Amino acid sequence: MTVRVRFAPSPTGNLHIGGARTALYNYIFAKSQGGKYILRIEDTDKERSTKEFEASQLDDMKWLGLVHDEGPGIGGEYGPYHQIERLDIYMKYALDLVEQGKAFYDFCSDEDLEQMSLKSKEEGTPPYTGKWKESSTWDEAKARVAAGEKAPIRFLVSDKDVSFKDHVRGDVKFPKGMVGDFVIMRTNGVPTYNFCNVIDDHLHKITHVIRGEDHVNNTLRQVLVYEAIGADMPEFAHVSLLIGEDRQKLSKRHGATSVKQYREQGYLPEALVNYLCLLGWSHPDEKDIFKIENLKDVFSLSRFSKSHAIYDIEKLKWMNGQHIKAMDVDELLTRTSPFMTNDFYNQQTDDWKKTFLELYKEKITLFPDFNEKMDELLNESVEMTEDLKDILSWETTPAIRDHIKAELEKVSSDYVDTDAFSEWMNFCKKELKIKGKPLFMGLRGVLTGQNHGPDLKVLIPLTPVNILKKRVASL
RNA sequence: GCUCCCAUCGUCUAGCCUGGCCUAGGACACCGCCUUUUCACGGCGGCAACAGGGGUUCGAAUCCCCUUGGGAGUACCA
Repeated sequence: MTVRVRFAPSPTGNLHIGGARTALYNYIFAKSQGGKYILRIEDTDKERSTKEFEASQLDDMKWLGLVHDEGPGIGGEYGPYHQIERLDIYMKYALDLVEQGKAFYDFCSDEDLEQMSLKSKEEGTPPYTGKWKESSTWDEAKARVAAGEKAPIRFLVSDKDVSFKDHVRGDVKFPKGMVGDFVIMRTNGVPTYNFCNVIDDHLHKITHVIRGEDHVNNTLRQVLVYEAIGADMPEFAHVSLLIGEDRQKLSKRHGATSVKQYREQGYLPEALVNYLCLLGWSHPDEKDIFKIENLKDVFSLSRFSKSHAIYDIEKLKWMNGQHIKAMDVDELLTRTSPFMTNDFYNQQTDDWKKTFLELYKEKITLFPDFNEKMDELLNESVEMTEDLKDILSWETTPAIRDHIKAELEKVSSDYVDTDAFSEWMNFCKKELKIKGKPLFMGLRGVLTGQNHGPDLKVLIPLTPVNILKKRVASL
């Protein structure tokens, strides 16, 4: 049997990193099993769902490289893949359950329901105790519906223990009587999550349901629905949740929680996905930097962690840096271009850009950091720091400065070429008899006003001569 | 409240199922040293954990129970 998994987001917001992680696990599992990864849009919450959010989530998933095999924009033999377009299917199943006496119309008022839930909490009575669950009322109920009255359909929960197997948690058991007769079809004819989710997973021939631990309790209800419609159950894997540093559910106050924010900040999708993957799952060889496409042969549902993971972006930043360092220049050139805001940079030749990117890629963690490095490179004025004063006070420095100043005046092109700069250094060594730290630090201080930075032999030929002149002049 | 789930360094985790190889391994962060003109990278080293208490056993991070702590659910949201 072919493995078929799905990610089923609600388009009620931007793609959350928690959702992205769930999508990722489904995606990798499908790939590792030679199966299919299906995307289904659960848009039954008409008030909160929007096409904009849907498009945004789709776009973010594409950015992450989590492209589905079936679903919106692609199609497939089990469509449609929007729940809002499948309403008649759910209604048919619901009506069927009503006919079989496994579900019933409920005419209780809101006040009745409120009292029931109050009583349930205080006295431990079942959550739903309305009379409409009694089969003796069903003829009347059906007659009222036939006469045009509207009513939600509730699932008649059987009074028995329920259990299911979970790849992460083992056997999960629920004692009987814990769940009330829940609504499966709202008054407006739209199904609720626990119902349509099951119908779709069944119809979409989903073999493995990988989702967040927050759905464990829902699975109880869903198991009942599977049984009622006579469907085979998929295998489950409820993955632990992501929480914030304060051990609370991840929310806005924990900083960036949507994929879009990371994308805008310049994080690499492969780094984000690498990090997210390792939050609750471990590589059998304890590898920490990898591309998810290389996980096909090693991914397994048995390596999920049962406990919650605290989301901490320090390691993500490190990973992002690692992925940048591993990138070759040509890729670096094309992929950084959307982030480079510096006009000067954008006017340079590709060779110049490549040299610049190579020079600084070891030092940054995020692409936009290159812009700050550009600012440093183009900084005309010299800030008189204590360190710089120190360098300038060395007895060797004035000679270096005078020589550099004179040489700079002779340069007619926009840049000093590498050979020329080497000659300057050689002159300082041979004629001025300066070498080692006084030479390099002296040069750096005079030419950049800094006491540290990247390799001078690359940096100086990259810096416009007029800027070098201004710096030297301001000393 | 009730139900379900979880518990190894500050953080992500390996080990747990199939007790001894664990004086508990790796990674991030932090500290030190080496390399380097400097910074970064890299290399080497250090700091740092089996929540607590009972069992079972010759032996427990690993199995069982309790306590404590944390999370999730408890909607005509998903």
